[in-house]
Amino acid sequence: MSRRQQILDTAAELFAQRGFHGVSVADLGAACGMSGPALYKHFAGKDAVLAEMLVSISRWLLDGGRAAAAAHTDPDDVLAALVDHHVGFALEHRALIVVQDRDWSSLPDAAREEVRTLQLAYVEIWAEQLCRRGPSMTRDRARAAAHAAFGLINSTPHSGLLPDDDMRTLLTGMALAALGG
Amino acid sequence: MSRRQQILDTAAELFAQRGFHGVSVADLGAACGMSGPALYKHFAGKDAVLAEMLVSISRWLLDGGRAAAAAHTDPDDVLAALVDHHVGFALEHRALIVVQDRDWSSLPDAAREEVRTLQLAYVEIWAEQLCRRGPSMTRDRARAAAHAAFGLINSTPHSGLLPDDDMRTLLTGMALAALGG
DNA sequence: CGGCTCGGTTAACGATCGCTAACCTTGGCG
DNA sequence: CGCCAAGGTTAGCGATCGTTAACCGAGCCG
Repeated sequence: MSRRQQILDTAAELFAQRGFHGVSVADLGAACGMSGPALYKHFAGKDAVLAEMLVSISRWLLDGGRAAAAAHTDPDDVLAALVDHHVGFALEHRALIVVQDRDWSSLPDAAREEVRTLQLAYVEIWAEQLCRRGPSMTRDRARAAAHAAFGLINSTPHSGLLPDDDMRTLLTGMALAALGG
Repeated sequence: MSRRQQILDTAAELFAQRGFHGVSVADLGAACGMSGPALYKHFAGKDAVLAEMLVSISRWLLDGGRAAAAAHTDPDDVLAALVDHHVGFALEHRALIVVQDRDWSSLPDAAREEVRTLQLAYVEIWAEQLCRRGPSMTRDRARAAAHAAFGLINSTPHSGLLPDDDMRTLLTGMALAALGG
């Protein structure tokens, strides 16, 4: 594993535990086995670590969403694939999920705008499928429902009680039920 | 409105936007119309503001949960009342909801322990009702399901698109469906 | 009136932060 | 060998933070 990746992984864990502002560069360096300013050999600054982290996961989420939408035609099938993809991500990257909606506001302006755009596009994929299932669903209601489903699925990190497999089936079932499948 | 309460309300809003560590005492004072250290005439410190905020909302949530459990006998009815109570709280105190699961870790030790205890008791109320509905639900699964429902309901602040009434019916319906009512 | 409390001010202290500078060591290579 | 780039180190700078200290005006009350 490259040093860059080690820093990103460690930072995700620390940021998830104590928040972006609650982790110093010295903390982060120490957790990586080096001390303090060595981090600047790999990143332009503390902000840049957060930015790379959040932009890349937003891109990954959106790409998976697009793939799910392209792989099926029936909106129910697309939604099932979307839930699957999102649940898998949340289980595999619990720390990133926490950081994403906690420290979003600490991003530098450019990165924050990029993340915002990516997330909006991702929400639109969900909302479109929800609207395709029937005319009773307005676009805003669909967007709000998508956010609610994200909240449900993203609750994973807050309850580490179940083995991953059980958690996956529980969350998938609850999310699909909530979305009225 | 007392000065204390004004500080608490303003702090909830600011903490929700920028995080506990992202708001300085000077910021908080300025937002209240005074400047900086005047805050110490009302609170022992910045920590104490966060502590009072989170302890009081945890207590309020738990009290409402207990009332809901005492008001009905059928577990489905209790769950409906719990969802109602939680949705109402989330809609009325969006900022507090954000702060609670973002800045929980910034609490001083004593307050963090108290909040943890209160929240655990609250989760148990939900979990017990879920278990009472059938033997197929293990206790850990019930706890995880409760957390997932919280995540769903607490997504409110992230999507301010719908009027409160529409949001309330949407979230209530989704939460009950997710819980398998 | 005299004094006390309450709620505010500004100044300043010590700690910590992100970041830069200067230096050192190691490995690959012409 | 000589050199350079990569990836570390420590020292230290400037800014900002939470907090305290010292002071002050308004209002209440004996």
